[in-house]
Amino acid sequence: MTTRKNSGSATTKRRRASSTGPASERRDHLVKLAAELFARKGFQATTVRNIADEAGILSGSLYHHFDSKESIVDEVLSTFLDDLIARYRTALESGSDPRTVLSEMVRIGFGTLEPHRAAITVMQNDWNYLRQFERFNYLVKAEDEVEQMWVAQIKAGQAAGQFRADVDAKLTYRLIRDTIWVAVRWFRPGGRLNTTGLAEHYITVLFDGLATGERTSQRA
Amino acid sequence: MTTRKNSGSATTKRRRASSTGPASERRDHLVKLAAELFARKGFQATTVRNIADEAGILSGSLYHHFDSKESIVDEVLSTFLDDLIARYRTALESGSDPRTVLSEMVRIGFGTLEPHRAAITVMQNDWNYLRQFERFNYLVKAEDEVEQMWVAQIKAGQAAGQFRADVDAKLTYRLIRDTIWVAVRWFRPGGRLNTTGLAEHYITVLFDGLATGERTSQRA
Amino acid sequence: MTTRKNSGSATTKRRRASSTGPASERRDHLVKLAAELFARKGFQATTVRNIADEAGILSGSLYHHFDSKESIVDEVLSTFLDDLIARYRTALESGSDPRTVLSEMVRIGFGTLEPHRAAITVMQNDWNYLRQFERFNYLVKAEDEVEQMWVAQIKAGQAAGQFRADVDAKLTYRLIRDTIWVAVRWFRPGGRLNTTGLAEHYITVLFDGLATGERTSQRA
Amino acid sequence: MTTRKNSGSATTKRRRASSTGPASERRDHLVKLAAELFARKGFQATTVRNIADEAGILSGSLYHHFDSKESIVDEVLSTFLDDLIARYRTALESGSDPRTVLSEMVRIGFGTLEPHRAAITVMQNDWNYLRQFERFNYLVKAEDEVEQMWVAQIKAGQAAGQFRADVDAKLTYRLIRDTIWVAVRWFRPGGRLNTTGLAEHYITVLFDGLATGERTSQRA
DNA sequence: TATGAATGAGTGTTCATTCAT
DNA sequence: AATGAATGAACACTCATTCAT
Repeated sequence: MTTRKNSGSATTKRRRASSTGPASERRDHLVKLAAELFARKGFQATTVRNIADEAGILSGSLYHHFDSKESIVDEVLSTFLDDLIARYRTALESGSDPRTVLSEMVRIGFGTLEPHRAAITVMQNDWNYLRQFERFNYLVKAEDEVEQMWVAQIKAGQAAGQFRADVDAKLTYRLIRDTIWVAVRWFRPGGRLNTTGLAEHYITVLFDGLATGERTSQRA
Repeated sequence: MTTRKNSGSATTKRRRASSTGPASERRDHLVKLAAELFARKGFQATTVRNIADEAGILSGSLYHHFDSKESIVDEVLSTFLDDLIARYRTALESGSDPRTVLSEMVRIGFGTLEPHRAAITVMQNDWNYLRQFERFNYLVKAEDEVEQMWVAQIKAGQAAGQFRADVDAKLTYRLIRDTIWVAVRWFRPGGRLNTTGLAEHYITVLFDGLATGERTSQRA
Repeated sequence: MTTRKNSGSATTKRRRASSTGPASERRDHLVKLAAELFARKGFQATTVRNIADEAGILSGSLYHHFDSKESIVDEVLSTFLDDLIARYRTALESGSDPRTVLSEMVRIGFGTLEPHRAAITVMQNDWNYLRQFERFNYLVKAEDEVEQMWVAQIKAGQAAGQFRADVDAKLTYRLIRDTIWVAVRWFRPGGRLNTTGLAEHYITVLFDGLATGERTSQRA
Repeated sequence: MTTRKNSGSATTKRRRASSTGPASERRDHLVKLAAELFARKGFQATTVRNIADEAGILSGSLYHHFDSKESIVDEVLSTFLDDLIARYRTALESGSDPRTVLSEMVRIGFGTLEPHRAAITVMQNDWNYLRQFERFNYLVKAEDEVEQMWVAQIKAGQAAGQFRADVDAKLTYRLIRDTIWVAVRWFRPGGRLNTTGLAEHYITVLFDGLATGERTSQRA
């Protein structure tokens, strides 16, 4: 499944169809510039003039490539989601045990932090605003699809005795998901830890807990 | 410490000074209405007319109570932060062992999800935009103060042998913090779990991990 | 029937409801200025800045009184139609014979040329454009209502032997209607004929024909 | 006389001179497409992109055939006027009596409704806008020339005792002219009456009047 | 002939804010 | 405290037109 349809790899086709013109280098460049601005200032606070200025053209000229400001951010977000879901799917298809798959999914999540930093930032900050537009309904669908993937692995791990059975699978997924994505707010490449280190750190705490020694906590 | 100064309980004084009129019931009511709108639609997407409509007055009339749209959101956010920090401080002053204090801080965090839902939502969604204004610099200071509190407890726990020593205290704080606040996006009162249940669930996973049986993960 | 509802004299109420504010002198003045510009330059070629300039305010200030450019022209047109239909109804209710009533209706039509010159001009020139917007559907309904009035009189006159029976009532109505309204294009007050003279001239030709002496034409 | 000069048949020459390329089939096809769009949506509301889309090319490519949007509508209108005036001239040169000639002119007018529907529609709806451009001054001249033809015939008919003397020739011309052209708004081929029937119907009412029996109307 | 990218001026509209009443 | 009118700057978007390829 892609982020927009429930079959095939039609996303690219659809993207081309939904916008003014076919994918081009110029177009991709503009999307990249826009994504950076959206991430830095927020979608609403970024004006089409900001984007055009950055590209060295007039604001009206942007409409030769896109038919609206929304179609630009659409391209930013769907490109990210298409990539993410494709990676998740690969991990799922490895046939490994649930704990291994889940670890890999955590690594994939943190691994997108750098290449898709702008898109993830936009999704964190502007999703609440963007979701009110019909055209972004596909984002909800993509989100649901991802949730299915995670929850299935957690439940499989519980069934296999790898994960404790007294936690809620869906709730646990949400806590994991949010923890990963929201890191985009403070993670900066070049710091003490790279995203790989981040992922391993999180996997440690997630699976084995912060506490030392014997298990002492009991669920209510 | 308050959210805005590093001594005393000057927040209220500051609020009165920075705004048009003294705190009043009418004023508090307006802040509440505005907070709901900011949370639902986002700060930028909420117009002063929206707020005025909700209150049954004309938009210009709002300026008898507040001197700008920003001063309204300021009041929303600082009220929340003042309350939060006061609660944290109480937990710290209990003199309990680090693990107990940390548990309590997690409970406090999840505990604000309901009474301060709107404010937390605004902080999650609009912080990236609001931080560009000088007047919100105090939010960064408050954030730093909170970080100090958490990191100190984590390190104390590591020193006392309660927490594993191979995790980064600051990084761990961030992961915990994000996990708590971002829950505001999907947590709805009246669901399967209340915030107390949510907190206990998280404390379980946080301290003891998701995995069953022997510790198997090793930090790189 | 009014131009917008099929009962009562609710037009005024509806007009107030459909626009930003209640009718006011300021508002009426602005409508009048706009009507003149629409008539002179056409609806599309008249910018809201043109209207605002004429009123000595900024273009954005117009939106304190109206919620769109279309709502301004809406008010122009509906005011005219309400007045026209009210007058027609009075003529119909006189209970006179068809020929007398029809004469009166012709006089009413030409009689609106001066007081409603701008509105009629807009209707002639911009109707083709405006009708594509849903909000102007009521104009079609008003048009239909008027057609009913005319056609009924023509048919009554034919039944009574006052009008020749070998002409099509609906077609005849249209020819009459067009002849009257289109005169707005060239009629200028202060010329050789006033609208009363125009009406009498037309009534003469309409009823008795252009030819002298015996009837010679035969319908095919 | 042509529509643009007062001697010779220079219209074609002028068209070629004023435009980018010589008359060609491709060009004529584009003019026809444009005329339909102008008629349906209005000149201003029709974009050059609309026209290009209809032709399956890009908007910029239109400028290989025409040097402006106005030159396209110019060609639409002048083609119509050239044809109309040529037909009128033929009728005038028949040497028949005024009433016969006038009847023929009415038939010619209605007869253009079908073949020149688009051009007539544009002239009715957009003339008010187009006349503000210098380049369309020739339309006024053509209009004057046509008026001369009609008024001369009406006056001749009055002098010959065929038409009643108590009507104003110029005014009568205008009423006739408008009645014919404005019919383009509602006339649809394939309806109850074709344009021939329409013409005969109008001639009947025009010459003999709507009333039965004795003349009763008196001019004021 | 046509494309594809861009221009530049303009369009209707929005909105936080001001201020006399 | 509130109204009603207005400001002024900005906004997303449109469109006829140009031009190198």
